[in-house]
Parts: sequence; C-alpha cells; structure tokens
Amino acid sequence: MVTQPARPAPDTTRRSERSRRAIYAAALALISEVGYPKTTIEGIAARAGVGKQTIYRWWGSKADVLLEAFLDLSAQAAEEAGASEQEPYAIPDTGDLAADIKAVLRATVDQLTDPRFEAPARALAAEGVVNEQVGREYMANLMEPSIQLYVDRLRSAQEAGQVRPGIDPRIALEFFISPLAQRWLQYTGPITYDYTDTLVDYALYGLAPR
Amino acid sequence: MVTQPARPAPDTTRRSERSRRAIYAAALALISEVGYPKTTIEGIAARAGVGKQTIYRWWGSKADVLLEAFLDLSAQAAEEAGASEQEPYAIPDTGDLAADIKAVLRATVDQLTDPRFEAPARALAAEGVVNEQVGREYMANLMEPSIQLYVDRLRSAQEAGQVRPGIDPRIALEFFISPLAQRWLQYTGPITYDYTDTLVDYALYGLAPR
Amino acid sequence: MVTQPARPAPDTTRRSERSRRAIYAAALALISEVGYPKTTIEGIAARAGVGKQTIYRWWGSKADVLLEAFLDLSAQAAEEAGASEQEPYAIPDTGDLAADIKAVLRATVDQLTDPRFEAPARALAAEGVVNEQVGREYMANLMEPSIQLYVDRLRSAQEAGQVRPGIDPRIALEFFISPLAQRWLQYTGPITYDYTDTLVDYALYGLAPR
Amino acid sequence: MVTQPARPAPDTTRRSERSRRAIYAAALALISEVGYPKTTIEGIAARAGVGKQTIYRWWGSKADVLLEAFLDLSAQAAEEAGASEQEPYAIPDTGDLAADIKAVLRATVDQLTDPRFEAPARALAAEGVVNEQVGREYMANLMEPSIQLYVDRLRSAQEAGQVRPGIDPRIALEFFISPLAQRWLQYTGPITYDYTDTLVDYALYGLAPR
DNA sequence: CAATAAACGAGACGGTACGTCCTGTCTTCAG
DNA sequence: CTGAAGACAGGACGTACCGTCTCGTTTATTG
Repeated sequence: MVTQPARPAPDTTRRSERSRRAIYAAALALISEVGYPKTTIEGIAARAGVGKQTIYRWWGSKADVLLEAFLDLSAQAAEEAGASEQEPYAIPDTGDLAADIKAVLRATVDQLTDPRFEAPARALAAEGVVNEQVGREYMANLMEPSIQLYVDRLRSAQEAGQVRPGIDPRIALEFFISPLAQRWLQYTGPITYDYTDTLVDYALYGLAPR
Repeated sequence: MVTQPARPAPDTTRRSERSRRAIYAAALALISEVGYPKTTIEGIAARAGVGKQTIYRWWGSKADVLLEAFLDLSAQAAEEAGASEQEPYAIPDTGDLAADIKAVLRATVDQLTDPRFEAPARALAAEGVVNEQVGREYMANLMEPSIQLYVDRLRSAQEAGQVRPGIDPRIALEFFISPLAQRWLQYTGPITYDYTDTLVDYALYGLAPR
Repeated sequence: MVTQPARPAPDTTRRSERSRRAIYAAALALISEVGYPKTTIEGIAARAGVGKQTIYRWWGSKADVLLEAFLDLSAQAAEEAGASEQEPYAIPDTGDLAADIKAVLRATVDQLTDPRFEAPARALAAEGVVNEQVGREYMANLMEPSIQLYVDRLRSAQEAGQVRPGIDPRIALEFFISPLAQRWLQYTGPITYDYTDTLVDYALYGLAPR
Repeated sequence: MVTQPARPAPDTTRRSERSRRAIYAAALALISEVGYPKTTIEGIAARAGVGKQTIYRWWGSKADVLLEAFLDLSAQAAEEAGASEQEPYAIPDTGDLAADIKAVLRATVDQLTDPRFEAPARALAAEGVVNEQVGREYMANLMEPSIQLYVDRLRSAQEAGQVRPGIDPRIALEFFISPLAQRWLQYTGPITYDYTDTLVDYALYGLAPR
C-alpha cells in the first residue's frame, strides 16, 4: 500500500464543534436548494462562514461532507424519535408478521417522501452508485442497521413457523426493500401505502397459486 | 412556462454522422476509462476530434450525450443479437414459468457484469437518481421495453393458471428485477446465477409455508 | 517563392454589387455602433444579409473590408463635394498662404469631428499602427492625395517668395498636419479653429524672434 | 454612475510579486514575438506559469496588462539611466536651444527604433487610438512627463529671449514631437537624425523668409 | 431558351480564446 | 495550533468567432 505524503493528522481535540455543525447545516441546505452538482465546497464554506481549509482539513471530498452531514441528521432524527420509546429501533413483533412489516414499510414511505431527507438521501445514493467507496459507506452506515432489523424479525417469524425454514432472511427482506428503493431511486412508479401493503402480501404468499 | 432565448434549432439534415459516431465512441470510452465525473465535454470533444460547439449544438448536457451514446450502444447490441433470431427480444415461453424467468435473469446477470456496459450504465443510473428528467428517459428508453416482456410473460402464465389471478404483473415483476438492480446499483450483495434462481423460487412460492 | 494553394481567383464580373454595398454599409454601421474590436465578420455578414463566404471570397481580413468601405465612403463624400465645384480637391491659392492653409485646416477639423467619419477612421488608423501593411495602404490611399495638395501649394508659395527657398515641402507640411493628427489620434489636446490657426502662424514665422 | 456588481476588491497586500513580474515579462515577450492581436491572456498566463484568474483578478483587460508592463519597463529603463546622473530627467540647458532639442530628439529617435520598446509601444499606441481610456492613461503616464520637460526648456528659452514672448510652449513643442510621432506611428516617412535636426531648424526659424 | 457554372445565403464544422467558476494548496493574520 | 480569509496554479465550463467546408438556390452568361 502506498503511504500518503503524511500530512500530519490534525488534532481532533481542538476541533471547532461550532464550525462542524455550521458546515453540516450549510451542506444540507445547499443540497436541498440547488441540488448536489451545484453544491460546491466553496459554497458550503461561504454559507457556513468558514474557511475552505477547515473543510479540506477534516473531510476528503464533497461526498464525505454530505455523508457525515446526513449521518448526523439521521442520528438527530433517531434521537428525537427514540426519545419517546424505550427500544429506539426495532421492528415490532406482535406475532402478525404481515402487519408488522406493513407498518414499518409505511414508516419508510413517510421518510422517503419527507422533503428534509429527500434531496440529500438521493444525492448520496447517486454518488454511491458511481463511487463504490461512498456506496459501501452509505450501505454500511445508513442501510445496514435497518436491514439487520428485518433479518431479526424474519428469523423470529421463522422460529414461530410463519416463514418457511429454508428461506434466507437476507434475500427475503429484499422483496420488501428493493422494489420500494427502486421506485424511489429510479422513478419507476408511485410510492404509496397500498403499494407496500401489496408487496408484503405477494412476498409472503408467493405468486403461484396455493 | 418560460420559453428559452430560443437559439434557432440547428438543421438536422446537415448533421455530420461522422462526428456523431465519434462523439458516442469517445464518451463511452472515457466513461469506462476515467469514470463519469472526470469525463468532461472538453475531453470528449478532444478525443472525438471535434469542436466543443458541435457537442453543445446537438446535446444539452454531458448526461444527454451519454444517454444517447448508451442508447446507440444498446441498439447496436440488440441488432447484433437480433440478427440471428426471428423474434429478437421476448422471454421464452416453454410452459415452465420458473425456468423461463431464471434463464432471462441469468442473461441479465451476464449483461450487468459485462465491462462494456457496466461503467456507462452505472453513470447513467446515477445521473438519473439525481436528475429526474434523465431518470425518466433512462426508464422509458432502456428499461421499459424489457419490463413489458415480463408483463407479457406473466400474463401468459396467469392465463395458464401458473400465477394467481389477482396478481398485478407490474408489481410482481419487481420481485425479479428490483433486488437484482439494487444489488448492482448499491453494492449490497453479490450477483450470481444462484442468487437470481433463488429470487425466482422465493417469489413464485412465497415466504410463508404452504 | 511559395505559390499558394491557388484557390482559383473568383470571377469579378459576376460579383454581386448588391452584396458589396450591403457589406460596406454593415461594416461602417457596426464600427460606429459597437467599435472596431466588437465588429466581427460574422456580425457584418448577418447584418448585411450575406453569407460569410461572400466576405471571405472578396476580402482577406476585417481590416481589408473596413479599408475598402472607408475608401468607398470617402469617394462618395468627395463626389458629393466635387459635384458643385470644377476642381474638386485643391488647396485654394489666393496668394495669401497663411489664409489658404488655415481654411483647409478648418475643413480638416470639421471632418475629424464628423461622427460619420470618426469611428471608422480611428479604427483604421489604429489597425494601421499595428499592422504595417494596412498602415501603408491607409497612407497611400487616404492621406497621400491630400498631402500632395499641400506639397503643391507650398511649392507655389516658394515660387512666389513666401516660403524660404531651401525648405522641403514634405517636411514643412508636417507642421500643419502632424500636430493636428496627434491631438486627434492620441487625445493630447482639443481640436479647434483657434488651434489650427495658431499652428499656421507659428509654423510660418517660427518660434525664434525675428 | 452605475456601480458594478462589485466583486470585492482583492487584497493588495497579499499579492504575489513573483506572479506580477512573470506576467509583465510574458506579456512583453509575447507582444514582441507574435504581435499584439495574437497575444492572448491565456497565452500570457501559460507563459508566465500563472492561472488565468490571477490576471483577471488584477487587470481588467489585455491592454491594462500591457500598459502596466510597459510602464514598469520604462520605469526600469529610467532607473538604469538615472543611476549615473544626478538629475535623472531634464532637457539639457546649454544656452543653445536648437542644439539642446536636437540632442533630445536624437535620443528619442534611438528609443523609437529600439526593438525592445518598439512592439509594445506601438501596440499600446494603437489600443489608445481606439480606446479612449487607454489613450488617456498612455498619455498621462508615458508622454506627459517628457512633454513637461519640453515646456520647461521652452519657458527657459523664452526668458532668455531665444523664443518669441507670445509663443505658447505647449503648442510649440508639438512641432518637435508630433511630426516624429506621426512618422513612427503611421509609417509616413523615415526617422533619422537628419530629419529631426531639420524639424528643429524649421520650427525655430519658420518657413517664411526672414 | 435551356444548360451550366459561378456566386450566393446559409450554416455546420474543427478550432482557439474568452471570461467565469471551482478545485485543492498555500500563506497570512487573529484568537 | 486552529480557524477565517483569500491568493494562487490549474482546469472545465459554456459562449462567441474564426476561417473552411459543404449544401441547395439564384443568376447570368454561353452553347
């Protein structure tokens, strides 16, 4: 592996929290207002009232800034949501698999159409398509946690005999998530509660007659 | 709606076919070699031995050029493939729905991993995520035709009693396509024949025990 | 000597008079309206309702077009002026050298401040400063004739004993013309009748006391 | 007066002296080598090893760059010349007006034919003809100082009784300068010591017989 | 009086330069 | 030493013209 020119790593302890938050806010605002391609590092710096170097010191690229800003936003949102509940994030387990998953998917539909999330999420997803590293980080940090919840719920359903024993939960969950994701990413169809409900029904009981 | 400054539309009949082909070739080559973001209009023009204005005269953006270049590439590929067969593009109908769809998906896997298609397809998909217009054109021109084939095959299966009567084919087909698409786009998992075969089995017979 | 690619000389007899006049008019108008540097061959062609090639066929450069246009304008002006007189252009010879030259210079002042002539004349002069060929043609075609008139008048004065015998008229006339030219070209001072009258007096009788 | 979009004035104290000098050198070299019209800002930047923006940041146009570069060159030349003398710039006053002015004019002839000065001076003069602002700056910065010296010397001569009392020195000096300037600018005649000597004689003693 | 050949209008083409914008680095100064 | 500020070399943007090169379409003799 090639070792970099060894820019002496900046001292994290002296980092300005104020600047960091301002940069996150500016980045998210600009992405929503003018779109990802017209969002520039210079623009973020100006809007955040920050020197460009402060951005280059702590992040490697525009995508990095956005990724962290979005993670921060998600964490905040989670905190807000989690404040009221004990177990901040888990798919409910009422015993009725279909109902539980439908409920979660409806929440996902709400989030995908929330304008606060829409633009940055889309921008990140697009960058991730073209830039494998960003894609993998996006995956690992933003999607993997939710995916794990599906895996857990499906395993539990499997133990309860509601899902066939041979089924691989990591593949099965894609029937709920991927069609929705594709409709959202590629504008291939409308995103509604009806649609997600149908997805669950089709997936659980199959297309072939019983 | 605001009408643009209305640069008088160029005369299509006098367009240089030579330049058009050179531009397509240069665009596809550059995308594969240096990636979408580092592919510049200037670079395409230089590589194609063409003036920049010739690109700006006929296309509105880098994405437009790439879209057309890719459509052209696909059309060529289709022509090559179709030359040998009578019915150039249709899902086979042997009576065995599962086998037929597995075969088609295996072909799709091959295409998605063909390096000739990979980079430009990915670039276009990414642009389409962020730029709705490109997204819709990508959909309409590149994906819709194949999707229709699935719809037809599923309808035929429905008539043969191999698919439940109430099933909506436009939703059902997403079980085959979307998971594969998401794995490809977002690096969420490996793409293999085994995987697509499994998708078909799960989708047709459902997750719940029979 | 290298013989050019030998573009077959165009047939002058078939040349469109209509286009030629339109090009002259457009060139002069544009120079006056937007200045020399912003006057483009494309602009002249568009304004004249003429193809670019028609300009390139008959002229070698923007300066060439302007030079001919200006010559044409001058010829027209001369014709108009000459229509009323018998001897269209000559410095009057009343026997009073000072008065005669003052009269001619006053006419020159009028011309230099005529807005119809100002812009193109200035543009040509400027081009001539930097482009020796244009400079010499400008000289030969536009200034030499007038200069010859001064030479003649000064010779006649010499014969009449009003100018010292040893004086070289080609140098002497510069005392009348050059200061005026420089004030006009380089904005080094105002251009008035008073000024030119003074020039004549100083030049004829010298600066040193008599 | 309309105030411009007001790009915030750059900080002069942080300006790179290195770049400035490189730009002057590149500009003067290019003008001499390829002429004014083929000298481009892009070319200057490339030759100077400088970004284009660095030129646009500090100068408004090609003419501005050249003007300052030439002023700098003149200042340097003056410094070199002035290093040896006490009074760096003044027309000598030996009591013999004709001899003194002849000497200065001979020096001017030398400068006008010095290839180092020729091209840029000519380019500037041409631009000044067509662009009044440049013309006036050229005048004020490059010619006015020398002109003042003539005025002083003529005044002194007037006090000594060598020049008629009524003579206006600002007009009289044009007899020495303008004919020479015109010959140089417009290629209307050769520039020699003989010629300038003659100018002085004619101007001082007049054309009319004594 | 057609035939034909040149000039013509139009404008696409390969290029060059424009003036602007942004990148990522570097330097200066304040806290 | 961090951080705001911003100058710097570099390079792409999208536009405007350059001068060349077809295209049909006049137009004006010539056979």
